[in-house]
Amino acid sequence: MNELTIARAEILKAIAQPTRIKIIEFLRDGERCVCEIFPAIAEEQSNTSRHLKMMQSCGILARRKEGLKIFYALKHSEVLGILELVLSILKKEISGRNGLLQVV
Amino acid sequence: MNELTIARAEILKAIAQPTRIKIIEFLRDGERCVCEIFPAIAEEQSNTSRHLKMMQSCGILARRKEGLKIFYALKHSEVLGILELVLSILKKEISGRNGLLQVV
DNA sequence: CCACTGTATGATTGTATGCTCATACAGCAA
DNA sequence: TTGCTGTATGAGCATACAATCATACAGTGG
Repeated sequence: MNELTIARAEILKAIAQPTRIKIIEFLRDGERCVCEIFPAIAEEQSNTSRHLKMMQSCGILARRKEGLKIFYALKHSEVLGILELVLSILKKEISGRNGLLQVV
Repeated sequence: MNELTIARAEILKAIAQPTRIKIIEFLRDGERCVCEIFPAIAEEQSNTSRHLKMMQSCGILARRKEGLKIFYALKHSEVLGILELVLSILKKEISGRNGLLQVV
């Protein structure tokens, strides 16, 4: 199996999960502390921590320490671009299905 | 949990898998028959069939029947755009790590 | 030192995923 | 009809994932 293909799947998998998408959306406006992130997305601290670690080790999040607090931020704006493209697929799909519904 | 967030994760999950990425790449130039796809990506017929079905029910592949043969095609060019963005993340990550290596 | 806050991690559980093998099914041809 | 080709699917298995709870760890302040 092609290494590059596996690496691409890894990056995409790191985005393809609801909790992680919520994190990414919350980080859209810039760096945030863990203690801000998990209440904002309404997930447990431990669960949030694991997702953050996962995305950081995949290279899509940056991590910065400041005393007790840990700040995470998006490293690549492409991640937001990917979510945009997904949204536009969804929009087309939904309108396509509406079309079908009208026919039926 | 937000419905839209789950839907976005679903679409991304449908792409975030090596075998499915190979299929998508193979369909880049247009519609192909199953009997062309599975030898091209070097996977079993049954496995390929499942992945094709999965992507079709997610709405990212179109399916057309012609006699015995079934043809699949990409429905949204955004899918290729997503793969492009992932590639550019990977390129930046790899060069970043090379940079680190040079420092160390 | 101790207590406290913020973050990470071990253990566990239930569920989902990807693959393989065998088999079923659909459509054509003899 | 029978046989053949192309595709889909059921069963089983091994592995991966996400979530939770409890606990550990790091850093600060008293």
